[in-house]
Amino acid sequence: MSPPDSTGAQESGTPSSEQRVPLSRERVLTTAVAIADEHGIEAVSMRRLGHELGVEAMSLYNHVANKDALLTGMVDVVVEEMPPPSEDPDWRVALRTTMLEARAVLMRHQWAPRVIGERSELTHPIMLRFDAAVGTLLRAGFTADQTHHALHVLGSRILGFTQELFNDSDAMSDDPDIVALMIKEMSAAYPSIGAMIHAAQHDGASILGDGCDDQYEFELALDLILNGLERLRRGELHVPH
Amino acid sequence: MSPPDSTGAQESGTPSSEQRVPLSRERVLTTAVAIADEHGIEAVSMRRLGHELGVEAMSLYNHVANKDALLTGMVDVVVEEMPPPSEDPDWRVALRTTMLEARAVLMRHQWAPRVIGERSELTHPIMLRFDAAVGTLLRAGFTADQTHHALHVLGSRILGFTQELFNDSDAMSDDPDIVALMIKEMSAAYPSIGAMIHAAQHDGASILGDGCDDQYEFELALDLILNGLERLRRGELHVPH
DNA sequence: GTTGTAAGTGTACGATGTAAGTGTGTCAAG
DNA sequence: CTTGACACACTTACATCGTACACTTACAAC
Repeated sequence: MSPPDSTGAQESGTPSSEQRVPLSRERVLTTAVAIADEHGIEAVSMRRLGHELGVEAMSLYNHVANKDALLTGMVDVVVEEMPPPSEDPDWRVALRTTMLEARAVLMRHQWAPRVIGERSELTHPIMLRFDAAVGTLLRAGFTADQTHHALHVLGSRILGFTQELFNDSDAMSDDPDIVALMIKEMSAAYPSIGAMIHAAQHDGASILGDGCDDQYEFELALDLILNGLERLRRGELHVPH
Repeated sequence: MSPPDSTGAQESGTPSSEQRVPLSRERVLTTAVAIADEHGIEAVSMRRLGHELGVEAMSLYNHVANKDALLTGMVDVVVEEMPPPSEDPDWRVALRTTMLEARAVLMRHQWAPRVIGERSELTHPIMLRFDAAVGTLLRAGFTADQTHHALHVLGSRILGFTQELFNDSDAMSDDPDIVALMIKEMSAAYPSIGAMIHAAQHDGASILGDGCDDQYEFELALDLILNGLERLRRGELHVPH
């Protein structure tokens, strides 16, 4: 994969008189991904990326057209990290595992969903995954129209993520007193949400903070949607109005 | 709502010797929204916003903490444009109309979904809409747990939008020859997607470009999900594995 | 050798967000 | 009326960003 690299990396800063490891589009992209993974996407600037590679910022432009291309390239690196789409004969199982495996990859690159969402460039690696999903659906007996609808329903889940409105669980406290206070304040401002939390606590389930299992929620939502699609395929879907 | 304003607006540039209209947080936010509506969110810079208000950039900081606060303020302006949540006795109808009305507002502010998605700050106006949805679900007989799950399934739809991966229909051409060529190229690279498009054309339905009715897709996906939630409520939801 | 090309460097520019300090108008207390 | 305070607009200045452009260097082909 990587070039000869006789000396082993000489990454950040250390100029060393050894012959330098030549730059390459791949090396540029993967280090950019590494920076984003470790320090967040906003830490990825051309200067910093250059520095990390022991090179001036402008040198990067020999391998990447501009910052925008860098970002889409980074997304492609992530997408290509995902295992190839499942070919399970059961279409629901196939889609389910494909999306969960995609999600697992995105967990290692938390910046990726946001970057994908902001720009929605349909690069080749992304299109390949859509194509695989379409193939699975058609083979399962969905009509072309139904398949198209299914894509819209699944949306970004096909790439393994969803618009996460509640993220990072708002720095939930460990102290039960503080939690109780927060719930009290919450209930005052938002009575229904308060009622929900209160009832959930009675049932032993927690909804806030680490009590909210994102993985489980993702899977449940996915299954609910896949079941709905199955009914769509069978022509059983009835909608109000 | 607005201050005395004896003279009528004297917005962009024209200094005029008249007494100036005083700035206010509200005026700052609404003009920022106007700029974003007309020229895109990236056109909203502090300098430009100031210019549009006949004021220096730094003056804005008397009414807005920083650019970040400006953006969340803009989102709040948009969210508060949405009609109050429906109170229809049928929970599905209530949620459906609420979300469609929210969506209608977002259509006028196409930048808003992206801004909301990028930052996910749960401001008061946003929380109010979540609270209303929770209330609707609890009143409909959902358990606290189910309600919580429902929130995750609905996701950003509660605010009227979804992660749109295919946007702006990739500048679809009118020329049928060009369309045919594009389909051919598409089919070569992505056989399943090609098959889908081909089959859909036979059925008279178009999938590409303006043939793809985003409004219809949004509604269909919404109904599919609402139906799935109804089955969840009834305990009828069976998932594979 | 010469020469052409690909790749890294250096400098510079315009745009951005915003820190810090300087007026200046309005208004209440004396 | 004077005076002080305060809110608010202005001015200047800086760091950081992406990147245009001109240059040097390294090396392969002839």
